[in-house]
Amino acid sequence: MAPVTMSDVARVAGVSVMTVSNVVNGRPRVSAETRLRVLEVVADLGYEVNLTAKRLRAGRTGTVALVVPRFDHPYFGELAGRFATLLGEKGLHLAVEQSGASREGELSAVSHARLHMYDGVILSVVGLHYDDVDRLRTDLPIVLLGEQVVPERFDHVMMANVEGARLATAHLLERGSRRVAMAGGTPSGPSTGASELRSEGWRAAHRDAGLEPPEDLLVPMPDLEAATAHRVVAEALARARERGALPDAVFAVTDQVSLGVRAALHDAGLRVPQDVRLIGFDDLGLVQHVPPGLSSVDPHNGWIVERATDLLLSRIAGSTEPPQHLVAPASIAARASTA
Amino acid sequence: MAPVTMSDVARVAGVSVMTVSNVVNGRPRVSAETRLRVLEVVADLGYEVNLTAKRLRAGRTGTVALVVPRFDHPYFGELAGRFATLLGEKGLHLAVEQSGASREGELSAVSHARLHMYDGVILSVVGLHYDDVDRLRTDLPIVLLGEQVVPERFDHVMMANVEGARLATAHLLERGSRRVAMAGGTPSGPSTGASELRSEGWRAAHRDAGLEPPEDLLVPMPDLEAATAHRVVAEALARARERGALPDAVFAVTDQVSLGVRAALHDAGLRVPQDVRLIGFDDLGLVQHVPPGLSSVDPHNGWIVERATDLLLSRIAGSTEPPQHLVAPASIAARASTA
DNA sequence: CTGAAAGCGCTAACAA
DNA sequence: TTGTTAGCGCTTTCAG
Repeated sequence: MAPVTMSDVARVAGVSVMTVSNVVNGRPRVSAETRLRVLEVVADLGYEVNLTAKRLRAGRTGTVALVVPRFDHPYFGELAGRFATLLGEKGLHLAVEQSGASREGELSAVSHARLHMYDGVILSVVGLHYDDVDRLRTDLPIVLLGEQVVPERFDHVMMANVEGARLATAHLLERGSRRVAMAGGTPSGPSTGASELRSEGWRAAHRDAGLEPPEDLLVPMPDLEAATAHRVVAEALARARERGALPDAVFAVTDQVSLGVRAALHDAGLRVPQDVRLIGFDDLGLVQHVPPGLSSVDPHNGWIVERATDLLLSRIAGSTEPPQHLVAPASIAARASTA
Repeated sequence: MAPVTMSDVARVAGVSVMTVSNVVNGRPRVSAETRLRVLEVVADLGYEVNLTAKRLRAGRTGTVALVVPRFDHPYFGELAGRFATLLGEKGLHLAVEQSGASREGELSAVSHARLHMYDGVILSVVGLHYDDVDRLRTDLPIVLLGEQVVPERFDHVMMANVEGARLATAHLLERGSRRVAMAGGTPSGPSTGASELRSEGWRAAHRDAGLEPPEDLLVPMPDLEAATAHRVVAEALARARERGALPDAVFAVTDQVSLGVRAALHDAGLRVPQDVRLIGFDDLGLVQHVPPGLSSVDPHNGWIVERATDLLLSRIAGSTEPPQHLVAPASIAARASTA
């Protein structure tokens, strides 16, 4: 039951460990017959390399981590899938880590010791404070993903939050909507997160159209879960209806929220798009299958993943270019919900 | 930029590496002043343990892997989130690995070398062949998740596939549906996967009700993606409509499929539940927000995760109990789609 | 083509 | 209380 090591193989095959190493790693200078004999013993004994030892020796782990706030959000699932595929093609291995909703979990996930296990880290900074990020070791290649304002010294790939939100809102206004609510929107303030930035885009689109942003149509939320959106929007609709001031369109800050909004509209007997148009943000694969087909802002995740991977790999390879701060393009995926 | 090691700290602090190790790991027998001096140097130099070395030495990694077929399926995201939380409470770290859709990817994910990095593995066997599983090393604690028939020697936690499907179908029949289609169902055959087992449950419910299972209402699918279900069911509905033989209910083999079915029904102008009742399987968090609220079989993921974690931890702790084969309870989460 | 020596960074065991 | 020795399993380097 004790693991079989190289020296076990070496002993049985009557060669040195080094020769076993050479055979196992397919290095050239080994005679065909020695190679054959070693491989036979390897198969016999069921030898397998000890990656930990290999890593200690190599000083590299061959693994990259993606740290996301939560495993159970489809957005991060899609992102992780893309990273895994791309990194796999480059011969690297992806481990996904959850930083958790709690601040504690986030700090532990980005703790130096844990990051030390990896050759590089792609870190989604949602929910991290500037100082937490600033405290990260700089001798480890790190690429930041997300919307926070982050220290200059890091490579950073972000979504076109303002522009995407502006496009979505303009899309609604162009189609004749005049009371465009924003689910998950926030009152004007310091632009720290996605909600704030996207709210800015919502305002910009109104101004572009010569309209005053209707701040009373911002519907803030404690979090961006579908269930929360469902509940909060249901309440907001009830109040609006009492006042006879229903919106004729909703821009949801994320597709998760859009889902909740869709449910609340359904419960309220409002048809999409006839009574209320609806558009979300993220273009999750599933929203096209939610009746009647939900429009969304496509944040070009493919682009984001490719750029982040390129940046990380070039850092791992030792690049000392000045840090890059990239913004992905955004476009509208128009579906029946905004027809 | 070269990483700071214990001996760096030791040299600067004027003590031995062992003392540094003792301080860093909070071991008792160190004088207060030595401890203080060492900690100061640690902070100064920005020393951090090298987990790889620690692991090589310890022979354990403190990390458990969850291997799932895909990152981008909400079901696995939910599962991973639960495991991460539970294992975190027990002081273990979870790394999630994607085995990929391809057989190649699956084999590489369960390759011995890769599993070697972990103290234990929770492996979702969807898509793996019996032989692949049988080839897994036995000197590593492994808990299998999923529906396959697997070698006896492994601990195995599975869903109540047959029973859950039977409950779902009975739920529809009880409400008066008489033409209950099964989206993603498969003709009778060897019960190897979830589709087959759930189709058996669908048959059992019919027989229990004294009905002949209407095999012509099985709608097979090449995969269980929402998009595939959307397309395949749309075609099936068109054909059924021509024949004047529409179903009055659909049991979808998974919630992903249920989503696609919902979309196809919508496109076909069929109302849920008035024209067609609909129920899925998995009880993903999001289905309650898909109009009109989709019923589903709750597979009790919490139970599954707890049992799997318990089994794994006791194996890691050295338990030599005979392997367990557990089946989770199942129940119906009834919502408006089957009202 | 093959092997011996050294050491990656850490800690258990023993010595002082 | 602190230090020394040895070695986890592997690979780089250099010698044969």
